[in-house]
Order: sequence, then structure tokens, then C-alpha cells
Amino acid sequence: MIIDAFTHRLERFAVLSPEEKAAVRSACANTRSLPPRFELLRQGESTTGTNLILSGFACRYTMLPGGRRQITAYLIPGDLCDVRACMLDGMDHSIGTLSPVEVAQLSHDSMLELTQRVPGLTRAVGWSTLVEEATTREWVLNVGHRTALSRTAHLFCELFSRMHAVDLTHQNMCELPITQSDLADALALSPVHVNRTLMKLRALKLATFRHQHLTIHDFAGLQEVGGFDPAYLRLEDPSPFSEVRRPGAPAAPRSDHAETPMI
Amino acid sequence: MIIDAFTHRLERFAVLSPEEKAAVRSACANTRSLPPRFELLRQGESTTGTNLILSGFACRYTMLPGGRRQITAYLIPGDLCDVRACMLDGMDHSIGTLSPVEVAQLSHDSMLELTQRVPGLTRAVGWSTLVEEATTREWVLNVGHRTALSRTAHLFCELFSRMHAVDLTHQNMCELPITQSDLADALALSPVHVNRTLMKLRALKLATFRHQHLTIHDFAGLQEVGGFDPAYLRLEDPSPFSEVRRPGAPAAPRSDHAETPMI
DNA sequence: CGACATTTTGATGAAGATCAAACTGGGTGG
DNA sequence: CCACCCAGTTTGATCTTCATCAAAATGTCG
Repeated sequence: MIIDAFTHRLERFAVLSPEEKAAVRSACANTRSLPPRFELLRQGESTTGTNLILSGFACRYTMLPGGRRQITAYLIPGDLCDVRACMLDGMDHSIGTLSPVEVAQLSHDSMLELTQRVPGLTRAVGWSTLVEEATTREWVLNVGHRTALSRTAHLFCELFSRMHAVDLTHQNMCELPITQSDLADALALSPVHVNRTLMKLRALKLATFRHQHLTIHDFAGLQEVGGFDPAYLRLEDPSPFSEVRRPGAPAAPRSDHAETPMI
Repeated sequence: MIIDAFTHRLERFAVLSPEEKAAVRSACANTRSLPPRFELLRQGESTTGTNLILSGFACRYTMLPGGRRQITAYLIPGDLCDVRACMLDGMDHSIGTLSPVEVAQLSHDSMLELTQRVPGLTRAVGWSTLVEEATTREWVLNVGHRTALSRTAHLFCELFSRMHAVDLTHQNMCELPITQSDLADALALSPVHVNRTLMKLRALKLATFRHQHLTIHDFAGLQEVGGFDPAYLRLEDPSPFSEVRRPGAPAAPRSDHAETPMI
């Protein structure tokens, strides 16, 4: 169950009691199923709540004149879209689904209540904001300075690592329910060039993306080519292929700095 | 005085009493002067506080293999660098000065105290986080999809608007204490190409950047070329050249949603 | 004055865009 | 069951933009 993956991610940052986990779970009871290519939140709109992705892929994106689309973030299961969007009087970008998506709807009020019942949540949310910012910065690097091959390799490393963190990988494989065009929109490449790059990645025996499935043949090599350093994702397990799994003891959550009021 | 610019920016989001303004001011008493090209915060380090830029330009950046540098954000007077950095056990990027810079040092503790004494501050900081995120996303667009000319035009629009918001423009002119190379690092272009692009902007009578000064000849044109929509900056005055200045009445700060705890 | 950073100019090359068309494969309806 | 359709993928050919290299010009500061 993905909500467990979600609470698990929260525990990266704060220990949760069973009651707290139950509170999270019950807050996520109200779910909705969306078709692919569905506009969850349109640029200019405002919201009253937050959506937690339970299954499927969504993305943040902006349309550009000329019909081109730039995806600025992939949203995968366990991701909270726009915790802070309620502050806004109008989104500056859109959020849409790429595949069929199931979301849990969290109203602003239930988020408020939840943060009161689960003290660590605030910290966890702050942390995930930080990770999201870092990821966007990494995308600036990617799009700005890396070649098509390197860029694609980097994105695959990032996605595979994130999928691994929510337990959605099987061995060296994971499902990415997106098209080559969707990749192109994220990588700021033409679909044609993405195709050629994917073929090259296969030829180099680094990774295969086909039929919505990503298979990693050589993570270290991919990481090398992409210049991928997983630090910015702040994952418990920096590499999805590290053999060394801490047995039992979860990573010590950072000491709770007295009370850190929402900053 | 730039601190006034800072409190003024805060007031965009919450009304401050004179006492609150005074509290902000006294918290900023501890200042430091830094030379240009000074590394304020190195990748991997952690901090105990926050710096408020009082004068000069700094930037967030990451070094890439091959000695190339990608700037992911310009930090200008009135900007708070890394409010959330204290949560981190290691920065994933560096912060450095571009020109001589004067900063106010705010320890974590004094930030805590300040947020308690100035209730609106939390909201204002949350808001500015939102703007920063949006700006980074905009940079992804810029670097990913726009031509050199368009990119440069967009950056100039953004910088001029931000400088205008902290009252550091004079007519159609403002000081940008940075080099063409610094621009190149932000735009993900070679310095040579930046130079050629600047010449083209001049030839088109859109803007001149020379001797660390940016002069806007035709803001509307620049905006057009850059595809610049100021909405994401959430400024009180969307355009630095809008004749219509609200007389007296400040923009109504958004109704304070009960208490929004830090999310 | 001379060292040094920055800006400007020129020539060449490579990465990726664009355009056009063929090929797959799953789904639909006759 | 087959024919068709359509989205997605693959291939080929050509063109643009920008990087790179090299060197000259300009300006600044001790």
C-alpha cells in the first residue's frame, strides 16, 4: 500500500507512533481516480487542499507559446502536490496526469488538523519542500549543461532512485507510465532526439526504456554518464543498488531541533 | 535603507506594526561585509543561521565537472538566503558573492524569536519560498526552451522587476554588479555568445548592459522577446513601468487564513 | 606603465531541431 | 477475424544555433 510508503518517507524525518500513522491513513481516505492527460490543476486556478499521489504519474508543467510544454517536475506515488498552493491566489503553472492516477484529497483543514496530531509532519513537509527545490535546481543543471545522453541518464537515475524509495522497483526494473514525448518535455529535447538517445543508452548497455518500463543494466555507468549524485534527494538509501542495507535500525531521524516553527 | 525595502516586501504579505518593523530592524543589526567572489556557504557545509542581503549581488551555484558553473539563482538586496538551510545536514549547492556584499546575519535563534514576535513573518517567508521555487522553475523554462536572445531578455526583465521592487532602479536603469561571464553561467550560454546576444539586444534597441549597468530601452519589447510574464514574482507592481501606481492604499495583504502553521 | 580581467571579433565544428515519412502495435468496429 | 485507425516509435536528410578555439581590443587598478 502506497500510504505506507508515504508514512515510511515521513519517518525518514520524524518517528511516527502507530496512532500517528493511523491518523495519516485516515486523512487519506478520500480518494479520486483520474484518467491520463487530465488537468488536475490549471495555471491561474487556486486550490483549497492538497493531493497525495497514490498511484500513477503526474507532472508540473508550463505551456509555452508555440505549443511546446516544459515539464518541471514529475510527481510519483507518495508525492504531495502543492502543500503550499493554498497560499496562492493563482497557480503559476499547471499540474496534470501522465497516466491514470489515483490521488488522496486532503483539504486544507484536514492538513491543519493532521499537522496538529502528527507533530513530525511539519518537519517532514518542510524537508520535502527542500528536496523539491533541490530537484528543480538539478533540472536547471541538467537542461543547461548536460548533453542529451547525460541528461537522460541523469533523469533515469533520479527517477529510478525515487521509485526505489517508495518501493516501486523490482530488481533493476521499474514502471514509468510515460511516453518518449513526456520525457522530451521534461528533458527539453525533441521527441526525435529522445528516441535516438534512448537507443544509444541501450547500445551502451546502460538502460532500456521500452513499453513504459525502465530497466537499468548498469547503474554505476548510468550515474557516471549522467553525473548523478543522489545527495540532493536526501534518501535513506543513497543508491538503489547499494548492497549494504542497514539491518533493522532505521536511519536516525535528525534530532528535533527544539521546536522549529514552520520555517 | 534596504531593511526598509525588506520590511516593505514583508508587508506585501502581512501588515506589520511599527514595533514589528523595529524588531526586524534590530534583528538585522549584526552585519558583515564580504568581498566579491567570496564563498559564503560551500556545498556540503551546514549553517546555523540565515543571511539577509543588504547590498550587492550573490548567487546560488553548483560547479560541474569541467569547471563550468551553473548559477541557479541570483540573490539581490532584500533576499534572505536559505531560511531552511538550518534543517540540512549539508548544502547541496554553494552560495557565493558576485560583487562586494553586505549581509545581516540572523542566527537560527534570532529567527525563531523574530517569528514569534512578528506573526506575519512566517507567512511572508513561506510566500517568498514559493516565489523562489517559481523562479527556479522559470529558469528551467528559460534554459530549456528559449533562444539565447529570448533567454537574456527574460532574465533582464526578471532582474529589473526584482530590483524595482526593492527600489534599486532609477528611471529605466539599474546597477547589476556582475560580469558577462556571470550572466553566461546563469543563462547556460558561453560568455562569447552572451556578448553577441547583448550586442543584438542593443541593436534591437531593447536593452543595454554595459559597465555593470542595465538600461531598458523598451520594456514591452523586451518582455515580448523574452516571453516574460511577471506573475510568478508576485510583485505588488507587476510591471516596473506601469504608470498606474496605487495611490496610498497598499495592496490588501491576503486575509490571514486563521493560523496557517508553517505549511 | 604594465599586469590582468573583461569584452569584442572571427572562423570552424558539433549537438540537436526540424521536417517528412515509414513502421509498430494495441484497440475498435464491421 | 480482419481491416482500419491512431498514438507512439523509428529512420533519414537537412538546417540552425550555439560551443569552441584563438586572438585582438579595451579598460582597470596597483
